[in-house]
Amino acid sequence: MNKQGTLVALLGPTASGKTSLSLDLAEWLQTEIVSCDSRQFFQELKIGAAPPSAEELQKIPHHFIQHLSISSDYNAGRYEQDAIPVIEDVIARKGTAVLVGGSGMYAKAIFHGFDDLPKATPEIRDELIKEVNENGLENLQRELKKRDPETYERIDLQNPQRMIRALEIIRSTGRPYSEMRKGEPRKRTFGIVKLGLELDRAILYDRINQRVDQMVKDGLIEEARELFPFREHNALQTVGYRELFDYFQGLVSREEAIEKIKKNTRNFAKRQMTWFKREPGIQWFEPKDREQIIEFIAKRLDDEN
RNA sequence: GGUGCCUUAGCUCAGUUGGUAGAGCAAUGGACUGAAAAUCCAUGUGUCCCUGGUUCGAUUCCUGGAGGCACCA
Repeated sequence: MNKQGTLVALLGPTASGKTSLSLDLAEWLQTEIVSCDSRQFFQELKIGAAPPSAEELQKIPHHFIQHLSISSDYNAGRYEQDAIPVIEDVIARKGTAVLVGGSGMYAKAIFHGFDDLPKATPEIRDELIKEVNENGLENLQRELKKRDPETYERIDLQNPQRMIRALEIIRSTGRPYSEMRKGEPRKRTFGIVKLGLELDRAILYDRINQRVDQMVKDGLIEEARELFPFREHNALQTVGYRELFDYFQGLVSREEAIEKIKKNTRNFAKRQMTWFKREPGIQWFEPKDREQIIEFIAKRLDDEN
């Protein structure tokens, strides 16, 4: 293998107890935490994204927590480019690093890596969005079928974001997307141990509901109200904020908005699990089984040496 | 205590002129290589309150019972 060290990756749906466990793991391993949570990146989302507390951040060094503003455009590809060097640096200094988060595609970016694709210009994307809004997807489907039959067969033609993504690559390069998409896993300099947190669905949903109530008590509504002017930013296309923006606009009552946050968070947790179930090599644990988790990691670290 | 109405999916309810049933919401499964807490696709889960009767056949009609609501006492 000849790996330089090990990344201990902790995955799990929202409200499964990742943050608390990650702190224990980082303390035990005497190392640092790299976040893999696409919403905890944003410094303005202090309540709704449930980032670690100030005390927790002080106790263990964290990377990619609240380092971006909601006005910045970010994506999983940039995360891969940014996070891999940081992970390598932590591992070089500490021997291990802890990756923790619930963003399936961002985790995939670390585990598997993305192909290098040319950057598409924002103008092309805006143009495509406009076309979809005005004429629907049919024209884009026709264009994709003609210019890249392979991608046309592969992707979900009903999904506007997929269609726009494929065509922005094709239009900006003049070449088929499929030609550039090799799908070869990136070679990493470190080994990876993947841990998943799994809870009985009813218990997880109960925790989600309670946590939303707690967020409201902690001032989620006030936080969202301050961010309301920026609601068009991608970072605010986020459960817990969108529903409140509807409330501020008089579309739903306060109570309805809170119920919708709970429901959408439950649905989100389910989609997260769909990602993780597909990811190969995850060892699953219940959050309470800390001793077993630590035992498992210790054994795996032994095996790698 | 009396009278009337109600009881069907997890919830709110529709419906079957008698041939074992369907909407909304909730829920479930899935896709996903640069928007991903986004976006998209698929899926109906049921002692039709219980009991006896009529009937070839009852969730539907009739008897009795249970529970709920309203009004009257």
